[in-house]
Amino acid sequence: MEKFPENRSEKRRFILSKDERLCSKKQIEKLFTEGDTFLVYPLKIVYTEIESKGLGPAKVVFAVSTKIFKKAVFRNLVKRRMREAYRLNKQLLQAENNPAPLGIVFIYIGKKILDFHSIEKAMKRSLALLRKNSIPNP
RNA sequence: GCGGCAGGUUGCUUUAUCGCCUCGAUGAAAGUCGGGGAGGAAAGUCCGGGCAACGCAGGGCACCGUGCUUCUUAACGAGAAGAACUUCGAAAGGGGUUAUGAGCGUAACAGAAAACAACCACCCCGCUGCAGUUUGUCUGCAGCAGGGAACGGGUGAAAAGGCGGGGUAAAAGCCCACCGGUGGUUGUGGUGACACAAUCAGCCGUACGUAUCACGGGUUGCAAAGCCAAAUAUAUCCCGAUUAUGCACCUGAAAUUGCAUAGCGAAGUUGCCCGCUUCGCAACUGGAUUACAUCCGGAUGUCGGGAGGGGUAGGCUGCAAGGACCAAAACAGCAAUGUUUUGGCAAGAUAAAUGAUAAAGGCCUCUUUGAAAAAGGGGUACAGAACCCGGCUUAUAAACCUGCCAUUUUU
RNA sequence: UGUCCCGUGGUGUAAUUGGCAACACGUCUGAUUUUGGUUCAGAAGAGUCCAAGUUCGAGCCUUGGCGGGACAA
Repeated sequence: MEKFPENRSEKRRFILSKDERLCSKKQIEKLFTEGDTFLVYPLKIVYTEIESKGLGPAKVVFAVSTKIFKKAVFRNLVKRRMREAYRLNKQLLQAENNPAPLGIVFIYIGKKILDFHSIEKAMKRSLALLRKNSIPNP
């Protein structure tokens, strides 16, 4: 039942404030035109390096298409689950000698609403892949 | 008890761990502490307002919307209480329609005909032919011409008031009785739509559209609108100023003023416009030349404002707590609602917060069992603020309250 | 968020003020051809996005849903 026994002392570890989210329309457009993509079902990830003075290792966007979920309630639910999954696992992305921050877009592609645990599993896998890809890339 | 009808209300709770947005206090900062954080529909965007920008003397036409009555309301196409007709239901009740009717248009197919009229059949008068014989101004049949009437004619969604009698050559509201419907007048009741009664009239169709009448509507919407920052290129058009050249006038030291010019046509370039390129013509000007012609060369702008085009996609105000606000009680009213008193008011994001995970409980339902208890399974909806209000419409697991109708049992 | 438009065979379009849902391409079958294409002949394939209403009768008129699209500092 004790999910985070060793991290309890470091409180800042699970914070995800507005500074770590990508809000500029310009930067998002740049990300979609220049970024690399890969797929970890049910997520599609688009990422690239960005210029930022932020604190965290990356700036993130969570996206769910209107074409997949018509109702706003279900879109919000999926986005909240994705955000929680990133918030609890973003330390996986924190490499030692990797100062250049990333801009990442997580796009939900699945046709059904999955529960939190399967989304978290996909998130962990995609974060590991992101770390592997970003280190050799200059 | 069971089934139904109408109206209204609520629409899961608690704990643990990790978080998100915002306001206040404190602090140099990191942070810490405290307060607050979705709905009855936040939805659809179908109506009506507030608010903002632009426009606007006033009026009319056009266009759009609404259309029984009275009332409510800031306003409405909304609501309340009613009226007439119609329809569904056994009932309680539910749904629909209703401004005007003078004129004009349409009513497929079928049918004689879709409302003017004509046709078939019917009846009358006249003429011609044939037949009959009680030999007559006769009867019957056929044809031609003229008239009568709209009673009959398999249809159709709809057929010219219904039924009976009189009447006639044959018929017909042509006339009469009863009934239905329309319109006028009078009386009674009602604020009114209208209802009831009496009397008179003429014999009377339907649906939709057009038309007419009354009332309302300026247009666009918070991505409105204003400010700051950042960024870009003024193609083209219009207006004003200025400049260059020439001429005229004035001055003769310099300045000033007025007029003209700063184009036109053809072809090509993506169908068109602009622009661009090429060619031709006209005109200004410098030089060569005695002069015309000719030859060589140059210029056909600049600035400001508007339209338009281009760039930016960041922040602040609008915008977050007092207004057509909500709740309760009293009074007025059948009711919608109004008045007074008392109490209460803090969601404010902007790639868009209001949560995620785990557990426990509540409620409903199914199975096991004779029943209860217990155990196990399933369900716990619709749905997420985006400038703000009033309605309407649509979606909604389950529960509760009030009134009424029908039925069964008991007293 | 606001404003506006559209929905007809597989695809693209018609349907005159309400009256038998039409055309082209495509598909299928047959003929021609050694075979395929071309060409010719024939056939199938919709009930007009859904549900109510008005009407004797709705693709068309009215209302409410559903789906798709466009525009805007």
